[in-house]
Amino acid sequence: MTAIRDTETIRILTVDDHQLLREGIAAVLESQEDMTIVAQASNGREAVESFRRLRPDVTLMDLRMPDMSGIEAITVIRHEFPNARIIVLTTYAGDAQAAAALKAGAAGYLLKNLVRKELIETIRAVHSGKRRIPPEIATEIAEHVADDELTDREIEVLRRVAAGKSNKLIAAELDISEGTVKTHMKSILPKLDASDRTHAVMIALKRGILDL
Amino acid sequence: MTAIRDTETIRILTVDDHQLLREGIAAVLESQEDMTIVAQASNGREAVESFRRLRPDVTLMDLRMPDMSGIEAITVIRHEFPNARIIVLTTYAGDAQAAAALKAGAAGYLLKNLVRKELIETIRAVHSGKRRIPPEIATEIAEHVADDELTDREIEVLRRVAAGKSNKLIAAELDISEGTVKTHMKSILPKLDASDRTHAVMIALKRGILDL
DNA sequence: CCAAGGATCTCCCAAAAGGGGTAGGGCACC
DNA sequence: GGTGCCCTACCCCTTTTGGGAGATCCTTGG
Repeated sequence: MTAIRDTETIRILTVDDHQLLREGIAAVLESQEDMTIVAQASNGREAVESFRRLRPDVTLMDLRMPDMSGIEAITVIRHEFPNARIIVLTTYAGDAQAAAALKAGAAGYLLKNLVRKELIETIRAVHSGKRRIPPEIATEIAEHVADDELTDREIEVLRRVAAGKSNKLIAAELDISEGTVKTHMKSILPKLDASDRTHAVMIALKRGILDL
Repeated sequence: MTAIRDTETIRILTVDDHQLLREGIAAVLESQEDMTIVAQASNGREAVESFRRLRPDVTLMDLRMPDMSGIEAITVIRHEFPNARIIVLTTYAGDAQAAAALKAGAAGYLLKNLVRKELIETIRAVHSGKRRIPPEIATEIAEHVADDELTDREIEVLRRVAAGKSNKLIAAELDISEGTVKTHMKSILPKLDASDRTHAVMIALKRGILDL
């Protein structure tokens, strides 16, 4: 039995700020003989530290976490270790979030309402170098790839709109003219296919462009 | 050992649409000798059925679920079994949600980012007839008890505002005059302490008065 | 060097939203 | 039989928003 080679065991890092969920993942994975959890982290910063130290074969990463978000953590890890295999495991937060995670280098994107089998199957697939995006998420992302994305400035404006600020106030905060804020709004509305600023904010929330 | 009385074992029902999280709860609770999970449900409807059949001592209930929400399930269960001890276990969804759950009869309100100890301690406390509301949630709720609540009609209007509809369109949909919609808005904004309709929608989302 | 995209600014105009006040009708609770 | 609350409706007026068009400046990338 001691002859089983290490390379046959998938070494896993789990990252989520919900201890209960990590326990659930652990319970599921530890029933698999070829999987072992080598560390757990509860935010992005800890995830990066653990990854550097342990170089897990597969990382399960939530996106919304205090301290450092999953997207940031994925970006840092993949920058240092381009071969890192990372699976996002989160509640759905919109196509923009999912697309950002994949752009940052995630190899899979799972929703937390999955069943054991999907989790295990995806870990094996990603470990062997494949990518795994569930069709419903792929579809959502595909629906918006052709869209014109909001620029950083436009998001900055929209974030303030969501805070209930008038164009005039936003202009003062950003130190630009009110006319320019209006120009940005005139660019934002058609990009999001929104009928007015309130609608634009709602769409941005649903798509994960803004956070609540 | 067979002399230990049944009444010393706390019989628990867990309700959550995330299988992984239920596994986590199970892993934590089954390490406790005096706790046993008698059933699991993945939505409100199943929760009500399971409760009727098994009469668990304590129920752990999520709020957002398909089919029937946790609030509805709590309402139904407590109507049939006024002594049912139910603990809400959810990600924070605003003071309005929490207040609604407590009004429906929940005895505790826990957040999913809790640690094992809190969960176990709360189950024991609630089982023995106590109520347990974490101070940060109690504070949030308390901050708004003095507020004038939105009426059903106002929420109906606000929901449509959130959908990006103009006062005129909302008036047509509700079959009232545009002036009346404006009257409702003039009532909504100060109640939510919002500067405009966009702000009102954001506040309603954060407080759990509206869903995304 | 030129093109493209982004950010900035201006002007004009119509539509929508917000703030003030007033008021009638219906319904439930004392 | 009031009192209070809600929904409804209207008035007037100001501010804000959204739509159309044009134009400059700067940076980035062939």
